[in-house]
Amino acid sequence: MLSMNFKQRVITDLQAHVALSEEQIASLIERPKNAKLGDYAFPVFALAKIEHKNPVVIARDLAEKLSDPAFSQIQAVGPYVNFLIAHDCLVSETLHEVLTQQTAYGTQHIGSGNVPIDMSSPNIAKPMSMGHLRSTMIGNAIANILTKVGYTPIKINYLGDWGTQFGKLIYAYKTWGDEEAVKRDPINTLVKYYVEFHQKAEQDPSLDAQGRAWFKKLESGDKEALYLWRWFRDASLKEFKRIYGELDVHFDSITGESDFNDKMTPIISQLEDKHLLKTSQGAKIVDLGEDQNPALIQKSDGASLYITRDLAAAIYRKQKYDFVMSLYVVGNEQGEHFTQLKAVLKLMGYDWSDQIHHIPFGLITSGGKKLSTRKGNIIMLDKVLKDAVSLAHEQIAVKNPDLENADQVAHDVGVGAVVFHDLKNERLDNFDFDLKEVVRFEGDTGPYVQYTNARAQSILRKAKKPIELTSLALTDDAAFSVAKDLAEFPEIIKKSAERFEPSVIAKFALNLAKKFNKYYAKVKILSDDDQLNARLALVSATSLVLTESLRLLGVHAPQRM
RNA sequence: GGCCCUGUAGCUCAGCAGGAUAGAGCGACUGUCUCCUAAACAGUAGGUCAUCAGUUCGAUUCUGAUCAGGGUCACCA
Repeated sequence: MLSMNFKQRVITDLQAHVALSEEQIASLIERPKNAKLGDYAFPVFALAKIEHKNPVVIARDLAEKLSDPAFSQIQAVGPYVNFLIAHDCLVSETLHEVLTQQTAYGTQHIGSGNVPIDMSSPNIAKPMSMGHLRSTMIGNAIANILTKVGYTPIKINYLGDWGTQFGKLIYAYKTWGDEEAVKRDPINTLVKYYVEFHQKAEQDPSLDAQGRAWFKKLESGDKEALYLWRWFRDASLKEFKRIYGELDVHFDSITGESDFNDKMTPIISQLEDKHLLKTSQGAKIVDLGEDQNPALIQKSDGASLYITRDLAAAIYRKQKYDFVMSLYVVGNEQGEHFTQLKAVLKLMGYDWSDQIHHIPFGLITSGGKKLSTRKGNIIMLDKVLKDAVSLAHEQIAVKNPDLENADQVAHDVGVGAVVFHDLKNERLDNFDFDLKEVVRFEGDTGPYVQYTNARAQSILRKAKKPIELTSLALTDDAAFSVAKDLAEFPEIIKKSAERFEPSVIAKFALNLAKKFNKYYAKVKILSDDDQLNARLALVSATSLVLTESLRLLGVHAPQRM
């Protein structure tokens, strides 16, 4: 019985002849860039150092000693020993594995325990932007990936529903707002007031004081302030839920900063008991040492701040979930907030502060400029999604006019394009928003992967026969390169889980799709010969892994498109 | 100025727990639908991997400086 893991076989083969530990060998083995050279390579430079011999000679001698039926060739090329996997062997084993495990393929155990993920967290009375999409979809993907490797993620939407901004908004509404307009289109109207407030505040700085005063009232339970705040909050939430529906993202917990309002006093007295608070310019701070800015805990007027509420929330989460990790999918520009949060928690004596991880992501700009709600410079997620879906509709009308449930498919493809675009690059990369780029359907895009899967599904429909799990061997290069990618899937999941990096999976899916499309173009799959079953197995396994990859990213995989 | 991110093809980005000729996509140019969905495939063109040092047998990958871009630095979140 051949092992599924060819790399492990290389290690075992080498161990018998080489004076290095298993770990050392494992870390030296690499994948040659040029697939013709081999599937695994062992560079012998490390041995050359120990044995003081010419690496080329060492490689040659070593290659002669090795033999293993799983490899069609073990050959020395310069200072490398190259292992070429027997094509039929890898293809049949991989297909067998994937088709046996089905969607469980790639599932593994890396860890376990609760992992709250702070994600999305839009601010009420403001429209969701492309930045919220990042937080939402990266968090959602990380949750899916962590589940696949054994953890229990808890998706928390921690609404920005508290803070001076609501004082400003209440003031703006009371001063020049119109009830009917707010009722008609709550978010857009409210955000308009908010933008106007900041415009006017530039002329008349006394407005800021008014805003702060109203927030102070809100925090001390003023009836009118609370009434307006609740109204704004409920209206916003309704709109957010609609968008989460479009994205098919669901939360385990929706809380807001306001829920921690009553925990502010305990936090501050706790800090006081531990003698961590200092008064500086009338405000209360925690001194974090010379090389760090102090954390501002309480404003001079006594009102709370972002970090105060986050401290309370962090402690609450530890108590409630007893987490093994606590993640915050929040923009990179808030990095300092999280270093402060962790530092304060540590000073408070909570050693679990090390379990808190900020998962930062890059900034989205527009025309090279930072987006700012205050300045009215925003890209509304809702509009981007609508544009994407209607473009998908146009594509369908051209490419596949007879498609059934075109509405559903247009939705899956349009939203899929936007989401995939957001996830395919490394989290930390900044990008300038370009609608044309975001809703592209060709090239390295989500729809390309979806299309590839739809093609595979189409073949399986036409084949009209069940796939047998015997005689799955294929030898041609195109099939082999598809199978090699399929075999890599578990490692890809592991890598993306360890790095909290969905883009690893997105890139994998693109590569697999590319290889499959090559195969598709080169090989007539549905010809009736003795390898038909094996080819269909390859198609089925590919579709399975593509669908699973997209699922992990939070993207739907339509059967036809 | 301090701290954090980033600098690879015209554009958007891969690669990088050091290794064999640096890869995609877009854009440009050329081909391929009587053949399983051409949202695809094949090909051409395009690079002193920001610069300079250091560590090493070997650096796009590690370290340090420099330059450039972005973020952030007390009453916003």
